[in-house]
Amino acid sequence: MTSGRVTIADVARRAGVSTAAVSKVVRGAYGVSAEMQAKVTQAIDELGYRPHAAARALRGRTYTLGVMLSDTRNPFFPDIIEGVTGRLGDTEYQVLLGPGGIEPKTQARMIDAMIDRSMDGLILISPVMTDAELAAIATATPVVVVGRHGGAAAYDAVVDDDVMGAGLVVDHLVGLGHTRIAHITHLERARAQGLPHTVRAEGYRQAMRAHGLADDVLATSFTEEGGFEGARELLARDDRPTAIFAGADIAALGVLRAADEAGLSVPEDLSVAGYDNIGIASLKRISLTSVDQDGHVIGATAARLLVERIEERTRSVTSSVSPTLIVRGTTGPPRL
Amino acid sequence: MTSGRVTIADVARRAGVSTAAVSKVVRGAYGVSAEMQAKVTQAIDELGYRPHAAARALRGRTYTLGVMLSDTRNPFFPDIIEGVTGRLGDTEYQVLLGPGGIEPKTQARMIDAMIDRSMDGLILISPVMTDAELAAIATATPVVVVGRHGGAAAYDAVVDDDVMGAGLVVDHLVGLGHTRIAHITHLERARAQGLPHTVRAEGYRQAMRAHGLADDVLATSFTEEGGFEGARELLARDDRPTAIFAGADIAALGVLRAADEAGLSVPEDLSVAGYDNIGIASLKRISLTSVDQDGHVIGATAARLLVERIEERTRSVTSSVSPTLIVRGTTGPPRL
DNA sequence: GGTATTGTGTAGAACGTTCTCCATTGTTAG
DNA sequence: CTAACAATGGAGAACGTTCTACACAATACC
Repeated sequence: MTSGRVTIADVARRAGVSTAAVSKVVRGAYGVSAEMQAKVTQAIDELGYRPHAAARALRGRTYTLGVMLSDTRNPFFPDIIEGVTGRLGDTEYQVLLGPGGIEPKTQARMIDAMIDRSMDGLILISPVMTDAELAAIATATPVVVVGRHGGAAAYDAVVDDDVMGAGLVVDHLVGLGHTRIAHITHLERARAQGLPHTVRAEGYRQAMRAHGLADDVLATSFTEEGGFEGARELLARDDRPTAIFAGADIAALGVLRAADEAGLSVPEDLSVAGYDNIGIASLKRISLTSVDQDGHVIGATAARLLVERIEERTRSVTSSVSPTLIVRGTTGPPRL
Repeated sequence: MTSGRVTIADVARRAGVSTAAVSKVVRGAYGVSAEMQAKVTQAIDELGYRPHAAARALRGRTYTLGVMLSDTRNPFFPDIIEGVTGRLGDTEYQVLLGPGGIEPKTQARMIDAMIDRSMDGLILISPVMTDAELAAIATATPVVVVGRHGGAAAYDAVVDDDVMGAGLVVDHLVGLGHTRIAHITHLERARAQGLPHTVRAEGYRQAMRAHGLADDVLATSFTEEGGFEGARELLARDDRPTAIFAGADIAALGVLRAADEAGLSVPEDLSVAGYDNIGIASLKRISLTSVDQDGHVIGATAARLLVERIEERTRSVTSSVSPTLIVRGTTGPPRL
């Protein structure tokens, strides 16, 4: 019950001091003697006092950071969360997640809700909205955006270096002797730019060019079905590719199914690589070569930037996290 | 900026009424004329007023519900969230998720944090703590517990009927002609009881007994490796089972790998079934027969119970959600 | 025509903090 | 010895709501 809650006044009474003094001790503010510190701390422990966040919010901080999730099914979202909470574990901050859904409207509603609850700062994961809207939010509260390339005027950003990730895959495949390497990407109906799949496709093109090879991009969708359809089309060609690089693991799984059905053995007849290194990629039965984003580092970095910005920093920062290639059983030299 | 925030006083000034009147309109309280309603609503729209949740919290509701997640990697947790938010989509309530981690200590800290932020009610997903602790929390704030069988004195509960789910699998396998059906469960070092895997194992035993068959339970762990090891042991026996029912899909994937390595074809030589119906179970390349919990319904039910309890109800309710069997390619008649 | 009753609006005290002064010490400098 | 100053503690006004109590008017009842 709220009525039974221990308040700062209870502590003050117990310790025989003013509420202002207790507040100072709680906040670690300047102007507290060692004796006062001891008295108050003891009273707090005895009563089991915990500051009431809502009351705090009316004047100062809430020590609450919000993470807006665009898609709870995103396979590496748990890693990001772990990175964030891990980084914040020994601080006073608490993390709350807001399921924003995939629609711009619901995401905006969630962000408003978080601001209304006076969170001290926001981490937005792959938010779908215009840069202008983002900037407007960022002027109202400290913001770190994760997973959007490009414009970071009023806010900080953490991105995976998708160009590099795509390059790692191409380099790996070329190193194995492949020359006909196709890429399956996601078809987006306009809207936001700087989205990961676009950047991955661009990275793929750049890397192919660097090796003097012709690129071959097919846009379907980042679903198992999308990977399947894309692969079926690619494998039906006369000079079918010897390797397919899917821009997402889930699509790569579809590619594997298409290979199965076409009677092609992996990796002898066809090498397959994905992106994201989702959990099941490591299952021995799948063993998919993939690019790992290290959500841990991404989350931890986002948390660090946000706290920095809340507490001091004013100019904005963009941090790029380098992915790593995890080579597994689905890639190998092409059969000659 | 907080300083730039539109407050109830701004609205009152604009509409030429008192703040109390505006408050009534906002809350939809009794005692407001149509004219007042219109004036205030217009002022709210013009100014873009949104109530400040923290200020509200000091007196009344925050219209915030907290969902404590024990494990963000839990495969059907996104479904539960969707169920919860879907149910609450057209109400005033907002849902925030609290990553509690798997340790009792971190979970307790998260729950405290949610209470400190004066959430109106809490949904706890598979909380790891004693019934006494749970009861203590439930007296402080309305609580709905998801995924724990048994004791529901001070709080409401939503559970999957795991006994029924296990029965569905056994019935299905027996119907196909299997008689030697083994079950792989999770080995827990004491602690909480009424956990899903225990109940599933019990449901399996009951069902086998009902069919007059001997049960055969092996406890490893609910991991890919656990499923693999368990299956290897089971398949090495003289009278090896013709079907293995793993208590979780992730373990079933390990069983499939063991079958591969033993050169057994599925389902001809070995039928495999899992539980949870995780996303990849439906991939054609896996096509795992599994029990689906319908996280949607579980989440929606939890949300409904919580709101009911916040707004009126006092006696506690336990709701059991019936699972369904999804038959796919990994189960079939045993080879004679 | 007086008394209930109902409907509508407002005043103002909470709610639990933070934080800006201000008061009181004790210490140091001259 | 006094003025200046640092260190410490406290008073009390915010912060933006809700909600109880009350005022007033209009209507209904006898």
